[in-house]
Amino acid sequence: MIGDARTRILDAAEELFAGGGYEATPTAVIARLAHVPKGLVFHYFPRKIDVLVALVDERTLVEEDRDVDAVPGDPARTLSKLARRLPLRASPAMRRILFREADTHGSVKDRLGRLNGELIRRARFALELALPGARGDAARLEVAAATFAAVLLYQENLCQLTGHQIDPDAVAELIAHSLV
Amino acid sequence: MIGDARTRILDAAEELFAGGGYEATPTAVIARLAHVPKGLVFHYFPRKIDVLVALVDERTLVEEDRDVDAVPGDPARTLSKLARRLPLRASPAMRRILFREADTHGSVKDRLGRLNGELIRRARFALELALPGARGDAARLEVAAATFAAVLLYQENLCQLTGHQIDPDAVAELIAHSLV
Amino acid sequence: MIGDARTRILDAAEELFAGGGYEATPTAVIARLAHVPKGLVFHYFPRKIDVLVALVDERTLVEEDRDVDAVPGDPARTLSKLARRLPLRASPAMRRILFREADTHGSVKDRLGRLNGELIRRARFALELALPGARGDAARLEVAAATFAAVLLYQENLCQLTGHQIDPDAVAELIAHSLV
Amino acid sequence: MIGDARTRILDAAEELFAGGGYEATPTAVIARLAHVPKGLVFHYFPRKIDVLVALVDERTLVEEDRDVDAVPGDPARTLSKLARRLPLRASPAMRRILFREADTHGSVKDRLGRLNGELIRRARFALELALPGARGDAARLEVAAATFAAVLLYQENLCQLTGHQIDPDAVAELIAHSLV
DNA sequence: TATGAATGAGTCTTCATTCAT
DNA sequence: CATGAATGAAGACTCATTCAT
Repeated sequence: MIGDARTRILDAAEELFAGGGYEATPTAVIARLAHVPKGLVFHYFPRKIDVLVALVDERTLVEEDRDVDAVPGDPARTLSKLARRLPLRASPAMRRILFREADTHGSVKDRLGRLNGELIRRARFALELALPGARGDAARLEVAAATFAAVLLYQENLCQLTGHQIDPDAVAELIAHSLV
Repeated sequence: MIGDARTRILDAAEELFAGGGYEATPTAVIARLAHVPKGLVFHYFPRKIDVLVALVDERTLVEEDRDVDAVPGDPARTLSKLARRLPLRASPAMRRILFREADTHGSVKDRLGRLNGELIRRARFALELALPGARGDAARLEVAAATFAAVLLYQENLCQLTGHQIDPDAVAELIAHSLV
Repeated sequence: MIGDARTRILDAAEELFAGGGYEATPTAVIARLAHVPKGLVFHYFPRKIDVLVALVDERTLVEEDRDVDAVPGDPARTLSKLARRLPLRASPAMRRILFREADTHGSVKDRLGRLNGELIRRARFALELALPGARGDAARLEVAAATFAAVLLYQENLCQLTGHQIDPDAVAELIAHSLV
Repeated sequence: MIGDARTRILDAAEELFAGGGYEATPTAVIARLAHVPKGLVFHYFPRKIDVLVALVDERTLVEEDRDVDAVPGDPARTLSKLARRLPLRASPAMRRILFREADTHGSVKDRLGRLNGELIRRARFALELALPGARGDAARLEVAAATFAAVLLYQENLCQLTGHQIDPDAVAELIAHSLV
């Protein structure tokens, strides 16, 4: 029993939502795993959905203000670094929840949308820095950024469903090659 | 009231599963929308999950045997054609269900995995045809194919969640450019 | 176990609502007394309040179309007859419910309002018949009718709360005396 | 925030009980409206019902000792004065509570019974004063008093439910007329 | 094949009340 | 006195599934 009751409830919910999904997880099971009485869950989270919302609010963070770490002249390595350092502060369980429950509540979908937007923004900015002389071809950079973001999200989500892996470094290489 | 009872049940379920999701759709509501008595649903589909399985079995088809339509010497147009003609025979509602309920039952996930595999296979094959002299770089082709497949699936699924569109033609162009 | 399940549920609810009140009666207790499983109550009455509404709809009737039975020249006996034959078809239990749960749902309040209106209408009409020569003093008749109706409702309701009885015959006499 | 905590709790309860009823008012809501922590409610009133009892005890007073203000020779005006000055010291909200919650607790019912008794007593006494030569007909006076009391209580309670108003002055006139 | 009443386990949620601080 | 976290029994309501007809 680590942490206070509220934290333990969120810990339990994170584990259970990631495992069986939000709908399939009764509040009673959350309470049991958290070692708190059932009523206490509703003391902190009046509705079951509030647990999910709190998880997303408090345990995922899309980093939107940080600078991008580009390697001038080397777009491939620049993208690779991006892939290795997603602007998403969240445990693997929370990442799972973020994708799995995007339909469950608007706040989850919002967070996912922001992650996607931030991914694209960073990829584009990183490419601009890496290719300072990429004169004018903004549209092409945009497509490259969106493609890379799509691949990264695919890795995070669909990949688990389809069973196919993609190596982001290889994709980075590919995209870089297309921009020279 | 179109079709026999079984068909109407599947029609109703397709609409409801796509709209509110499998878990959130009671069998009673399926029966009501299908204009059949509740008991009849269980006559045709002993378990609720059987409705979903039947939908996926009967109303989605991953075309795995067809030839690929490549444009020799023009990988961009080749991929574009692929994007325009996904090897998935399914209504928009069924596509939605396929992605949304991938966690619900193994058969859905399987179907999705096969779609992904087929997408990659086709993209790679199409690229091989389009670039007959692809200088041995099979790995690169593989990455290009996987990337394109990821973008297409992203279009089908995540795109709705994140609100960002990608133009497959532009991605085709980008990938083609990286292969020359 | 008399009657079908739906009837038994209403029988049980009538008894329990009259005894302990609507709020204090759990649906589970209704089911137990009716010898039906809990779920069946909700099969027939999706919400608990629907049980009350059905009771009022089906088991109370304010007779609004019947003729009034007046004794010409004898307003006292005319009112007495009215008191003996309230235009309300309802068991004693339903009468209790009607007054007790007037705040619980609009349909109960409506029914009560109609009873009151019908009582006044009848009393006035009966007095008009009993006193054919009551020249012009319509206002006085109206007050007499309303007063008598108030006493009758008081008998039905407040009387149980306050513990004081009023003899309607004596009130009839009093009112009659005031009209000559 | 007016008054001390206990007073604020009672203020809040008065408002809420009159509005939604005792059963439908959680103690937590009382506490919130009173701007006191939930525990404090139970510090002052160990059981929820004690709040209602305290309200009735402290905020309703049936004046049982006062003299009656009769107009000799004019029973109509005597009753009118009575109607204008009910022997009940209580806010409109408390009056509502008194009738609405008469079933909830014995002390409320008692208070209501005493109000009714006092009303009858006063009406009878006032009529005796107004009609000093009332020719022995004590029974008739009693009926007149009870009728008037019934109308007054009807005004206070049922009237809100049925939507019909009665003018007490007109009833006073009617009753007076029946006594001469 | 068709029907809808019947079943009961399970779910979310409420809330009076307690109690350590 | 004051506080709000803690408790758990109980309530309304859901729903997949069964089954007699």
